[in-house]
Amino acid sequence: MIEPRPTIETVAARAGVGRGTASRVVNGSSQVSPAARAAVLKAIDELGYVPNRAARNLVTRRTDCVALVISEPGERLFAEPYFAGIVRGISAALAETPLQLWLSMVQSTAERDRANRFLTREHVDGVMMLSQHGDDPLPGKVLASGLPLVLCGRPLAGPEMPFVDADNESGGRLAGQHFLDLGRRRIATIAGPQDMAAGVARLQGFRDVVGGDLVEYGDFSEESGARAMAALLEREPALDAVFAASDPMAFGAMRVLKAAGRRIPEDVAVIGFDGSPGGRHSDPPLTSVFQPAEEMGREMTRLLLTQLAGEVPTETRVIVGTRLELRGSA
Amino acid sequence: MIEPRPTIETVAARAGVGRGTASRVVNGSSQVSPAARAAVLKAIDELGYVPNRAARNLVTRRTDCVALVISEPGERLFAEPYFAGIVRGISAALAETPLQLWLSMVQSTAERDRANRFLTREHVDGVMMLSQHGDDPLPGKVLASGLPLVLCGRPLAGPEMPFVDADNESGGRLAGQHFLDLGRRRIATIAGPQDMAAGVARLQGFRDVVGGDLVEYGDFSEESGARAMAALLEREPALDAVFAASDPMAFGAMRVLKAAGRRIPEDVAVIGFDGSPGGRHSDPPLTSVFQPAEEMGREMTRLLLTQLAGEVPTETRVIVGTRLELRGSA
DNA sequence: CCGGTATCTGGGAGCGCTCCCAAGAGCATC
DNA sequence: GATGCTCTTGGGAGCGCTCCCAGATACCGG
Repeated sequence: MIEPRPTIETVAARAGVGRGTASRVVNGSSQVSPAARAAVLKAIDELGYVPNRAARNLVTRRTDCVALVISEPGERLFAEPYFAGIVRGISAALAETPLQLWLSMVQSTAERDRANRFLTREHVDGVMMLSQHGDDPLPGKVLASGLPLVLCGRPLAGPEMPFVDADNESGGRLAGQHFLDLGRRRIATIAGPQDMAAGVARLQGFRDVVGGDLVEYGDFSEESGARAMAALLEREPALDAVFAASDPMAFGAMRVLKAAGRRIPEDVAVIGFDGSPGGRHSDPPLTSVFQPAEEMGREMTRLLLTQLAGEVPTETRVIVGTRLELRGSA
Repeated sequence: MIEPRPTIETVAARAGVGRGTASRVVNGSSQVSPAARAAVLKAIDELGYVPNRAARNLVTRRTDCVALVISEPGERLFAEPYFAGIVRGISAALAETPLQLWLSMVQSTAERDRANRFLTREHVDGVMMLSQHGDDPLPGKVLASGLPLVLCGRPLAGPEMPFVDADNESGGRLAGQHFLDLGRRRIATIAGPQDMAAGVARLQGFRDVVGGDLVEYGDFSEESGARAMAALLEREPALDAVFAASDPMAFGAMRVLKAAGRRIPEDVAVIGFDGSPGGRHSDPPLTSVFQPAEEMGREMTRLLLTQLAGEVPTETRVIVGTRLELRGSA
């Protein structure tokens, strides 16, 4: 512990070979005789040698680090299990590589500054980004710097960039179809913000099936869901189903519906979007369109790894399926 | 972008000073004349110079990285907003430092191997660890390696290590006292696992106030809460209050109570522990002991930074307060 | 036995930085 | 004007590694 860590030179000396040969063994080159390889491996083991990352990075000009940037002000996104799933997927996928995951939350201005400064080749080999807002300048900057980038969530506008997204449109269709199957007739929706691709696509899919114009807009938050629900009830007191483009909005809507004396699902069926575990304990349990966050994390990693391997990316977008998680509210 | 990044030598040349002086300016040494400093800063700005991290780390023998290790199998811990809050707190606190946050989830064996290999001075300057189980070998290993370490959650046994924890005992007391204030008489508790400090302390505090032996044990999961509740009802059908040592256990308990025809809170008052947002939408909304996760994250960071600064840690434990979040279930 | 080829090896060079030493410059003092 | 400070400066050394080249060795066929 106090004595200095062994260097590759120490290893080479102990194995009775040159520095070059030792390095070759460490890096798995095939140009080494079996005898030399065995000697070096033995020395490595005896000395507990671990390559110095800084020295290696200095010469290879790689960092073996990828960044996961959560560019979302406020606590909304991060608190959701959806996010946790993504991180879990990424972490699992990276476990098989030498890459480390550098986590950067960008909420305050200080953090934004930092991210701007650190998202360079000096610091990371690639970037994965959770940024739902179309006007976020960060993805564009990273792309312009030539750093490999994968987004979570389809960017609404701007230049083409690789992304992984849930099939929001078909998720919306699932919700709509379920209401129709249930025989509901006056079907409303609380759409997400239309400056986010997820908001647009969920509404689009839903309307493909249901049609109609009983739509109010929220910002994915519970409060906005409550407001939208109140407005919808005012417009159409006889509505018998409502699809909210996020679970929190669905919770807000249920609160308002119950306050207005509606029974769920008897009077009004409710479907949310996310499939969050919290929905299992709501009153009633919330039926919701589930998006496979963990799979999305894995796919993001896969896409990034392809780019890092320098392969021409044949695949720049991955859409993962959604499914309806039936609980009690619809 | 194609042209090579400027080095400190480029900067020095452009500023008309020596490499040493340029380095001194970059590192904020005071031993530089105002004229030289200005020239160097100008050159840095014009060239867009960013110090090469690997080269710097190589010579300073620091990495400017700290690890956050989530050593918890399964998805339980990570999915909770409690965790999200901790990460947010850490991230915010680190934003003011040059340190980067390396996130490591240790769930699978592969990930455990990796963590074992990477949690060394070669890779990180310090480690923060979320590991609730007393028998986890990882904290001990890190401590033994001499790497600065801060735990989240008091370690149950083993050598002394710095930690930040919620005041679980007083949280338990808060719950107990609230039941007494409510005039409840037959008060039960679903305690957490007694091989975790949090489980022990929450029970301890609760019993300090309430006494009695109407106790069943769970593992913090919903399913275990349901089982424990069923057992409690069998032992004491007339119970009128129950404190669960985690929100998921409280959810499980409420499910069983409702199935048994008890009204909450009229017949049986329920209090959970965590103050998770999901509790706002349960039926009824769950009264719960809230622990300030974000503050805990900040405190962990602060403790680690003191150690990194090489100061003798006058403070090796921080206990943050809890409070009762009154919703509808008690 | 020789030239040619393939395989393996050692070690110099150099990545970009900080540390540190010695030297120069500037100034006050005697 | 010499002496002794302090403040500032340039650049050599070296961190531990990989890359690469030139040399050594082994092996082949003619």
